Amino acid sequence: MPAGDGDTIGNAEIGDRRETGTLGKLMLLLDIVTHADAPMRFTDILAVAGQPRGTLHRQLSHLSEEGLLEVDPDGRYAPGLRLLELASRSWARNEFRLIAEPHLRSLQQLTGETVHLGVLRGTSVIYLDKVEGRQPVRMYSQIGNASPVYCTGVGKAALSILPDARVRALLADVSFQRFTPSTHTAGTLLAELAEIRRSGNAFDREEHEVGIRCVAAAIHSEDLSFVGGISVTGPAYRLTSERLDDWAEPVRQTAQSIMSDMRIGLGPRR
Amino acid sequence: MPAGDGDTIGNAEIGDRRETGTLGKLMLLLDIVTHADAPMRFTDILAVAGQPRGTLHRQLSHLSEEGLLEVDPDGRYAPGLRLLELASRSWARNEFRLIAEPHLRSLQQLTGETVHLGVLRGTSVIYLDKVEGRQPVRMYSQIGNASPVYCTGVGKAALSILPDARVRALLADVSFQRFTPSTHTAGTLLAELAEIRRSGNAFDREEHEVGIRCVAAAIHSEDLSFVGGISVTGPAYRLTSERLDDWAEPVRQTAQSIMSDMRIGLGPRR
DNA sequence: CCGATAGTTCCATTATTCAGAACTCAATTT
DNA sequence: AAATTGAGTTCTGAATAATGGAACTATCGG
Repeated sequence: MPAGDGDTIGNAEIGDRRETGTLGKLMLLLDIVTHADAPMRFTDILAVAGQPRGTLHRQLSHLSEEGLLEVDPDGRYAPGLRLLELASRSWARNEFRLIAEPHLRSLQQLTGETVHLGVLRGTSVIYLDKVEGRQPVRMYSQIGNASPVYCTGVGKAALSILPDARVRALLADVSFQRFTPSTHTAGTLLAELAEIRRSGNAFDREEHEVGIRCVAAAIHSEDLSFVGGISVTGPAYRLTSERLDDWAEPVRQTAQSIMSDMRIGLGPRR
Repeated sequence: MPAGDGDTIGNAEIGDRRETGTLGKLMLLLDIVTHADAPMRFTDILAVAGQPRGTLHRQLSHLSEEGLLEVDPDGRYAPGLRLLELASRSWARNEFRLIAEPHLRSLQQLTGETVHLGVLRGTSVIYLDKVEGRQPVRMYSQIGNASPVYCTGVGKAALSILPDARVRALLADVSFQRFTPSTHTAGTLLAELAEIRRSGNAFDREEHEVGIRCVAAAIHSEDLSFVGGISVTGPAYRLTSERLDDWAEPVRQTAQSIMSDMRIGLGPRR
């Protein structure tokens, strides 16, 4: 039995054969290796990749030569540093992040809790930035992380601004996993989205992780090419219901400010 | 004139034609787009990529479809979120980082300054981790950043443990850029490496950035498949010469501890 | 020393990619 | 409004690189 949970790999990735030729096959390999929780040996990859040995060997060689994978002396494959390098540049220059950053900071100042910026991608939320309080910061701890839409404040806020048809289409591809007793199912989620639309705030009351709550609001471009949100997150004992309610307004306000900056920064074409 | 400084792109990347077929060409495009300081239009990329239009169009489509690039409504290409996602997973599971982390923390505690973990890749140092002090200072993602070998503590420490022939070969590919009055040139660097080898510590006295100093020590696996270092970095007014000397020993010690953990964690094959 | 497991190289076949041109669409110019 | 330019997209036979099967070479355990 190979290392890594080979079948948790690509909830959405696997199955839909993309039209990306050679690249698609290589990306699948990258996904396999980055999802594994330990470096994989050639044979381990062979077992899940569904490619002939010769082919796989060449593909892995190319990926390694480009630094996307790293081969240790025992011939085990791990994700390569080139990925970090590319991501670091892409993060540092991300327009949305740059625009949102000062606003996230002031929201952090106001609340004293951790503030997140996330964006909807496919059926996941990807965190683009994070501003923490005083504690020593674990940098990538959250940034770049893909989390489920249906049980995160940012995810639900993002869904709330999509037209109903698109929400349904999107949720069809999601397998609802029960993380805590309060985690949503397909049915309860749709009901809550209506509520979020009205109030302008999404809450996560220990739906993803026990003991963690948050209040969020959506951020989106007019044409919905960008759909995401921001949230204030913290431990349940500090984020009481009253607290969450108190912060609902400032979170909405901050989201508004970011959106208006986005229109200035990105709106006027060129 | 296209956006971005198209010729600063790949000091080391451009020129050496790698044997990675299709992948190599696609990676070149990724490099172009991630290095640009603003999203690039099709034509901008066309100008620097040296590919026929039809070809380039398909390549960019594939990259976008895979989420490695993102196309905004105006048809401009920016690095995609998929990169963050891949990097985040790869970072979270990186063996060296995981092993080093607790040691970096205690070194940070001891010194109160920022501690870095970096690794040598080609002619650059890539930062793998960073532990900061209490300041609400930006966690400004140093992580994943590629910095020159010849003017960073970690870089010089790393070079110091390589055999002289390899150092020379490596430096041949480096174009020494003068960042500050103290930045090394090819000649002075080799001399310093000898000194570093003896003492076990590398220093950066405002060679990369005015006002920033650091003391570093090398970390490497026995077979040199991993070559990097750690450093304590801070503002010159706090990191006086005496301070740097005081911390030289603990930095060496920490490097030692990490190396011995690496042997336990990675040494016994399988 | 043998058999087995793991990884690598080879090469005819086949599928992708290539390069150039033709085409569409929108914004400018005349 | 018609013509022109610029930007991006689609199409096609020809060129190239990827494929898959098999043969080859370690390396390991007994």
